[in-house]
Amino acid sequence: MQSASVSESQGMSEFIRDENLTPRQQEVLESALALLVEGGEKALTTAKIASASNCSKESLYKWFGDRDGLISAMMAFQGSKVGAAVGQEDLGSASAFKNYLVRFACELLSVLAGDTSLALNRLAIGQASNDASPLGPLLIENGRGVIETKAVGFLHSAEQKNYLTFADARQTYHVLYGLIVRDIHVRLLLGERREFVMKNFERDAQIAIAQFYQLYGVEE
Amino acid sequence: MQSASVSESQGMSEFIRDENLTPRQQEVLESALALLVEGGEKALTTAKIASASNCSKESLYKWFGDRDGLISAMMAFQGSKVGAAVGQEDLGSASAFKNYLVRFACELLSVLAGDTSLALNRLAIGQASNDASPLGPLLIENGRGVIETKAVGFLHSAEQKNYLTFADARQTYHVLYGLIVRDIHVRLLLGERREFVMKNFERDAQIAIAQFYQLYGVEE
DNA sequence: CAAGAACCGTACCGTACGGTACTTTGGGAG
DNA sequence: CTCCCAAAGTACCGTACGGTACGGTTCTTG
Repeated sequence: MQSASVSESQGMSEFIRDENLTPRQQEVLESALALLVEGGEKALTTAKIASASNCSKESLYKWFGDRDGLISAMMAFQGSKVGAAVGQEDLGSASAFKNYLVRFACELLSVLAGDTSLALNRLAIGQASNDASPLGPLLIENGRGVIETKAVGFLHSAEQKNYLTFADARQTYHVLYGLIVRDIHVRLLLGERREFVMKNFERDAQIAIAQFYQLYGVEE
Repeated sequence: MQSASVSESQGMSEFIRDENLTPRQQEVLESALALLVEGGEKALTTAKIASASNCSKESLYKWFGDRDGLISAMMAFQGSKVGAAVGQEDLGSASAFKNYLVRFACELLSVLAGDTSLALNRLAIGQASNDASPLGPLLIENGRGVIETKAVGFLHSAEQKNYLTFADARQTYHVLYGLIVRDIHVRLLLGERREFVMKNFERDAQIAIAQFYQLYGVEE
């Protein structure tokens, strides 16, 4: 479903439909991601990618069309791994669900603070001024979208089980997101040290969920 | 104070101390900013800057050292204008203060969503992988820092006047920031359309402040 | 084994950019 | 008027990158 909406929504290049990636191509994308994490966009040259993955530039262009196509493929490839990262929700009881929310918060922070996530976000943001670039929407769809869809789902379920009370699940999720993430994401993107921004982030997650319940929890 | 801490903290290049900018140099920085807003980092070449501001490349290098020095000067220059942007607080009464908070929220969103702010943040984030780049810290100091300092100040005052109740003003400000900004900033940075992300942002600001009072307001 | 495809490694090409040098212009001081 | 200096404009240099072409090597297929 999600891959279909991606490939149809933005008229993605003719290369790399869905998951038709040979293992060799996945290797290349993996080492390209490592290269990006290591040295940023400046280090992501076709020559370096080819050299790092022991592959010829000609193959790169044959498989991915051009540099932008390769970057798009990197994003889609990384995005395909995100889905499984967020654990299964637990709606068994009110307290179990609250515990799950804390775990969700930690998981969300871990994902956002991950090296690969930060590198890809930096890349997409750096290109966002060019409004012909599909990277921003692609990242929103593959990263944010997957998590948001899932979260809206379990918020809705929790509301029906009377663990929470609110009108609009999507809007409520945005508040939850704000309470958890605050300005942490942007500061990490700007290069602030992880230890400095996120000291004791499990405690912060607990506080955020407590405040979330103060806003949307059912009385007593 | 803030300019002193900037020039001393990061060993900024020997050029452009404080505000020793001739009107001509300010013109150049202004048109460079316009160029950046228009076409992103890719459009910010020394040749284009020189051409757009009718100045020679040689003068650029004489005044700013190199391209990075010029970009740093752009950030400092823009940052020097931010201080006046946030209006004067009103602690006259509890309701007046609450109204001021709503105005503050709108102001904050307007600043973050401004073209120049977005362009500079994109530029700094794009370079943040290079951990020798001073742009991230510079932006944090000049933009975020100024607003945060001011906000922490008036939150502290409000707590002493018993309009609000909390333990740590800085921590409380971060919650306020999260409630107001949520993921709006990052989505704008990624290139999402302003009208799509921020439809009816005055109403959103009011909701955010209401929720903030639900968390930190004094009873009755 | 033979034929062909896929692919690696390298060399190559055009372009665009950062940075420098040089010539010309204009305005201010003596 | 003359000298001087700052700055504009232009030409130039080296480099690095995106993209292409080609010879050699491995792997598959009949």
